[in-house]
Amino acid sequence: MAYGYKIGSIPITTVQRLATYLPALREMQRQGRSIVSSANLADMLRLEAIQVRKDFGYLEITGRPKTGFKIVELIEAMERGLSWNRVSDAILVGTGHLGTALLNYRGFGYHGLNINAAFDIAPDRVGTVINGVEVQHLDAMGGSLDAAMAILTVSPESAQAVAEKLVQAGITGIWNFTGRTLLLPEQVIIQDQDIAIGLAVLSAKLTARAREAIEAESTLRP
Amino acid sequence: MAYGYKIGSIPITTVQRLATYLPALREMQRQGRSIVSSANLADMLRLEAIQVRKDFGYLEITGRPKTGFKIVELIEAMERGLSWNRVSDAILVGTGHLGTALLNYRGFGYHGLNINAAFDIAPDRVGTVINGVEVQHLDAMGGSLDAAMAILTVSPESAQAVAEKLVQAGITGIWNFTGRTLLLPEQVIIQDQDIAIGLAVLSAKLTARAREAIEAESTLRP
DNA sequence: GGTGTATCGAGAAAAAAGTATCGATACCGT
DNA sequence: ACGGTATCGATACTTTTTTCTCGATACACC
Ligand SMILES: NC(=O)c1ccc[n+]([C@@H]2O[C@H](COP(=O)([O-])OP(=O)(O)OC[C@H]3O[C@@H](n4cnc5c(N)ncnc54)[C@H](O)[C@@H]3O)[C@@H](O)[C@H]2O)c1
Ligand SMILES: NC(=O)c1ccc[n+]([C@@H]2O[C@H](COP(=O)([O-])OP(=O)(O)OC[C@H]3O[C@@H](n4cnc5c(N)ncnc54)[C@H](O)[C@@H]3O)[C@@H](O)[C@H]2O)c1
Repeated sequence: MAYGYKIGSIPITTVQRLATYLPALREMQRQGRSIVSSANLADMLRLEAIQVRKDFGYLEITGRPKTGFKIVELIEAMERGLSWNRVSDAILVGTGHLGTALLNYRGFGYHGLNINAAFDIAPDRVGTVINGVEVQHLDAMGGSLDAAMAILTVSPESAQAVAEKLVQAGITGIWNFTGRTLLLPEQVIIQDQDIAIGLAVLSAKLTARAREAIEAESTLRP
Repeated sequence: MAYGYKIGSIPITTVQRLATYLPALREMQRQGRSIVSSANLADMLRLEAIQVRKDFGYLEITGRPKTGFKIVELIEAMERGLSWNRVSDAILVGTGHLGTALLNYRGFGYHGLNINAAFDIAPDRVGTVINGVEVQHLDAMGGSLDAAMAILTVSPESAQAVAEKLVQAGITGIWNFTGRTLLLPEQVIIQDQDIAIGLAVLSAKLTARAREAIEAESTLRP
């Protein structure tokens, strides 16, 4: 296998879906609900009930027939199972358009992520303060960062070089937004966040759908 | 099956990888290379050669034993197979931090995407010009948009309502960055671009790795 | 030209992911 | 209290995806 399918004993596909259940559950909780069934959640997330239950099967929880799952228990079990119950610190490198957007993103608090430092090399960036975080020069990045994770939003051309520097500084996980594939020692965990993939799937689906429509029409009027 | 695994006859997982092959191939071309083997590409993208070849098998191309694939043919075949060879127009709704970043993103030209209109409701946004696109009020969005695709970057609370409005205006594909699940008529194609998923996978992998390290150490010194 | 070898590509096998079935359980209304 | 029913969850099954095997092919070098 090229790269592991599982995290611990949980399939990655399940982890991905769990990440989408969580905000939905929190929202329900906010609305005063305390119990949810797999079918409820499935409807809300455009999934099948079976899949939701199967996913929950990987967590240490049990639902109750006829009622469903206690939302509180679900949330706790997820946070426990995936270790999201503590805040992790991260640094961000590349404070351009995207980097700035991420630094301003309020949602991270919800995901237990705290960006505690930002770096760039452009003279007009270094020294500015974005959402309470001062942008430092990349050369000032010492060997003892207060984070294990780095968010990489530099220009694609610098991606590999900067990533290597991050590894030297002790970073063990890189969230890579640059679209470039990083080649690093395999103990470093790389998560590619390539929006081109999403775009490709969407436009491929759109053209496929358009093609179907045309074919359907031409068989209708021969 | 809840939602199709395939686009036309090509598996979605393959489409996703094809999207990552393309920039790598273009980069090679720029560097003057004209031929590449599946093993070459695999190394460059942290994949297995077999997988690359299997993916190529879905396109109408043939490689040559002992040499590999002609890069030009590969690129053409991908663009043909996935209909990326024409520019598609899109509108963007929600010109906040993320929307602004996307409007400024130069990479879309490469992916055949052109954002030809932007909408918001905030008085201080409407009327401004971002990267050559004037921000219009959402109420000005008529029924005859010059685009089939919409990029949705409004605040999560407005996501569902705005999405419904988009559908009424004739949008058939929504690239949804809000993290909220949109419930829309099923003929509308929705592509969720939820960065929380990527973050969840990364942090789960990091904690799993950390746990492994601790266990390894404790077995070392009993 | 012959031999060695890197690479492709078809088909089979293995692994993973998703889906269906069905008995068990707990709630609801009578 | 009792029958009806919604829901869970274990197991079995199906589909999809990934990986392996191996013969065929074309280039390179002698
Ligand atoms: N803007 C988007 O919406 C978007 C979307 C998808 C992907 N991306 C990717 O995200 C990355 C950033 O995009 P962007 O639009 O913010 O670009 P940008 O040009 O606005 O920002 C890049 C930033 O990186 C900094 N930088 C460049 N080289 C550096 C180095 N060696 N060390 C430190 N900092 C360095 C620059 O000074 C700049 O501030 C790019 O790789 C891009 O492909 C952006
Ligand atoms: N900033 C990020 O890095 C980031 C990351 C991941 C996801 N997101 C998601 O992307 C979306 C936008 O994030 P952001 O940081 O740009 O937020 P933001 O608050 O900066 O921007 C939201 C924009 O949407 C506009 N808007 C709100 N309601 C609207 C409506 N009904 N019609 C039209 N426009 C409306 C607002 O005026 C504002 O300009 C959010 O859903 C957020 O969860 C953002």
